[in-house]
Amino acid sequence: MKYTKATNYALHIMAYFVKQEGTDNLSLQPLASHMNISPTYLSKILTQLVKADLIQSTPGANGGYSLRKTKTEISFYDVIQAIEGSGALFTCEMDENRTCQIEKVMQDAEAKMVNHLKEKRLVDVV
Amino acid sequence: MKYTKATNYALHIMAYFVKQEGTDNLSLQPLASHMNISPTYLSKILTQLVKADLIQSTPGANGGYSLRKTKTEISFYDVIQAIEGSGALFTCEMDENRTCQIEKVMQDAEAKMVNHLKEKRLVDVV
DNA sequence: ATATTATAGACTGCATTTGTCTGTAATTAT
DNA sequence: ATAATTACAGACAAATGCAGTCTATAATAT
Ligand code: SF4
Ligand code: SF4
Repeated sequence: MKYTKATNYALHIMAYFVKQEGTDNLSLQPLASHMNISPTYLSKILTQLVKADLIQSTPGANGGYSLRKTKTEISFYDVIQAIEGSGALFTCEMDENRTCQIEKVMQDAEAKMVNHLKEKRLVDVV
Repeated sequence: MKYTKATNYALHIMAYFVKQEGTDNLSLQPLASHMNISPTYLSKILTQLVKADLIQSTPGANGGYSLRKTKTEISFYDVIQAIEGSGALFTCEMDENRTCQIEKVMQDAEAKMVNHLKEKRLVDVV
């Protein structure tokens, strides 16, 4: 079990947006060379961030991407969830037995990690 | 990012050992039918638990597996680490910049989850 | 209209996970 | 000693998910 590389990229991308807040739209090509990844792959990550409402996109000349929320609102968890989804890390079939203690311990543990990630904002690290 | 099925199996297997503590060796075939997985696959999981010193194995007639530690010593994390290994969930190359804040937030978050898993023991849920 | 931007989706290659199969080593029972 | 019983090791294959590319389409500005 590991976080995906896409999550790593997304955190760095969003940190960069936070750092550049207030400037013009950032378009794909410059972003890609700054991050050292291919434009098409970066595009897919950015689109996920758009769908999660963390950034907004505008097509056409002088278009690009920019922050949607104010920078102090964006937590680590917002970014991670946009890429990894929101399913629990540990799930078990056979949901008959809803008094399951194993699942509860695992999900309580995950919740502690998630709470920390919700508290920390990108603006704390730029 | 998800916990593997092997981890799920391992937790249930170890919980079963804790429940049966003090009885004779449990051998592969009965364990496999109790858990509803194939003996050969189960064998690989059990071998990992042996290598992590959570259970011990004895070959030959009347052999099998049994707990190595006393049941109150075994934490969730012991079992998970035996299967998933001990690497960090989030790592980043370019280790030049050792004042990295992103990595720190991620690893602090993981530590909170790990601490919870170290506190909770299997004996708490049987 | 044309150039510029993002978006969608098919597609490939790769790594990991899940699982099977076969043979070998160690121990006990006869 | 021999045979039966058990775990262990490693090769193998199938399935899944991740990483990345490519091409075509849609939307906007000039
Ligand atoms: S006890 Fe919980 S984790 Fe185990 S099989 Fe039942 S629901 Fe799943
Ligand atoms: S800032 Fe941290 S996470 Fe980002 S590239 Fe540097 S070391 Fe890696």
